[in-house]
Amino acid sequence: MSKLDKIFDSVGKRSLFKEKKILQSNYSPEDIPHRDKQIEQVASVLAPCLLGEKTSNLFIYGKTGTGKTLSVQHVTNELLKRANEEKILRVEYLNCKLKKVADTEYRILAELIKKMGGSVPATGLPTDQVYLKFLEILEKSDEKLLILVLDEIDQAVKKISDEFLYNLTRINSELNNTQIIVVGISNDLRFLDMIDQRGRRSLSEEEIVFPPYNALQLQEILRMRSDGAFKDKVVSDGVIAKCAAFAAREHGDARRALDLLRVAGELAEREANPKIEMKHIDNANDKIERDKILDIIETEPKQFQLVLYSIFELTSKDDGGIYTGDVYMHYQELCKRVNIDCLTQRRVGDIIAEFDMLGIINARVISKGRHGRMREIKLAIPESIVERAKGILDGALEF
DNA sequence: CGAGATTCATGTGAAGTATACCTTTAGGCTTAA
DNA sequence: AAGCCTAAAGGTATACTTCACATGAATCTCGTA
Repeated sequence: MSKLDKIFDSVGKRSLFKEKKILQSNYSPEDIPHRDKQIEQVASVLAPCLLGEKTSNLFIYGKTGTGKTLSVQHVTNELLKRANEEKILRVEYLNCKLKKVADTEYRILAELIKKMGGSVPATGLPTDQVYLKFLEILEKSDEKLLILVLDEIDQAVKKISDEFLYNLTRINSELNNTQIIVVGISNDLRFLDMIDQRGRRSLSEEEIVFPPYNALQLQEILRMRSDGAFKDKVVSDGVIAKCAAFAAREHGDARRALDLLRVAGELAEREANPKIEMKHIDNANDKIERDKILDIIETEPKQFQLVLYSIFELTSKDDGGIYTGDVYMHYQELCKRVNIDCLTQRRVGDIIAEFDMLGIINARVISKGRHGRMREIKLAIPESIVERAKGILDGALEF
């Protein structure tokens, strides 16, 4: 038997998981604990769909990992089950945050059309043409109602404008056979302030707030899921408590807690440890954070990478705070070295703002009086990750 | 000494430009009756 | 004559640039105590 065979054979025996997918974030369990009230609310708002009536638009707030998406999916799935024979209902889910997929008005519509079975080119069409196409497809479809779930809608509105929401709700008046129900999901509780009166009136006819889970609730969730996901005696109570504590610190993010547990399991499995131990949780915490950031950095376009790289280098030199101007000068040198066209300072300023939004840096505008006004930039990621990130950028930029 | 004017370096908004891509249209070519 | 292909024309979204004005506290100015 070859070495590889041994490795392959041992995988099955050694595995700590029974059903790993239960811990994955897109898994939707039968029971959603501690969200009964919210689920009931969602359901009661959407229930008239079963009769083919257009219901109120729905607006859902809550921080990440508070079960918003899950609850909505749960309710819509049940609705679909009920409505199945009559084909009156259709549900489309779209995450507005996905870069390059759904972060502009045009792309959101294009993505919706694609999901409904049509196709639109990536560019070139006027936006109102795309609207028309969307209308057309809606009119052709058999279903009387379309429930449009727009996740992270605050991101979209921040980038586009609240016109978009208004347009969406206005579509209904131009439709004869079909009606749209918009379900907006927002992580930002201040989202309402951003949309104007007109959009507000038409969009948030109903609102539901999802509170964060507390540590006890998180524990219960983790316990339920881990029972199904892991084999017996892999996870101890202490481990679950620790996961919950970690996640509770992050404003009760259940998704985070589940990821933590899953990754910890993978780590333990990899070192052939039959139990998950405390250290695995710590390692998993690092790994998740690291992977998330590295993934962002890796997929960012070259110019963004260059800007980030110069921030890294300036930070490691550490001569007090670093400011937009410093970054831009350093960036220009880098451009020369790599032989890439330089962007203007205006644009680089915007790029820095985008990194701020992504949470990789903290940039706040300060005024140094006579010495002008600028952004003070600080890295928002731990030193260990910066080193890895620099490594990746070194490779990607081919110094 | 202190109120108000000045100043700096960039923030920020709006408008313009380049690029890549789309549809429409007209002309040229092929094909088949 | 009908059908098909191709290229040009006219149009758009997006990423970026250019232009112009806004900011806000350290610093300067100058009148006053």
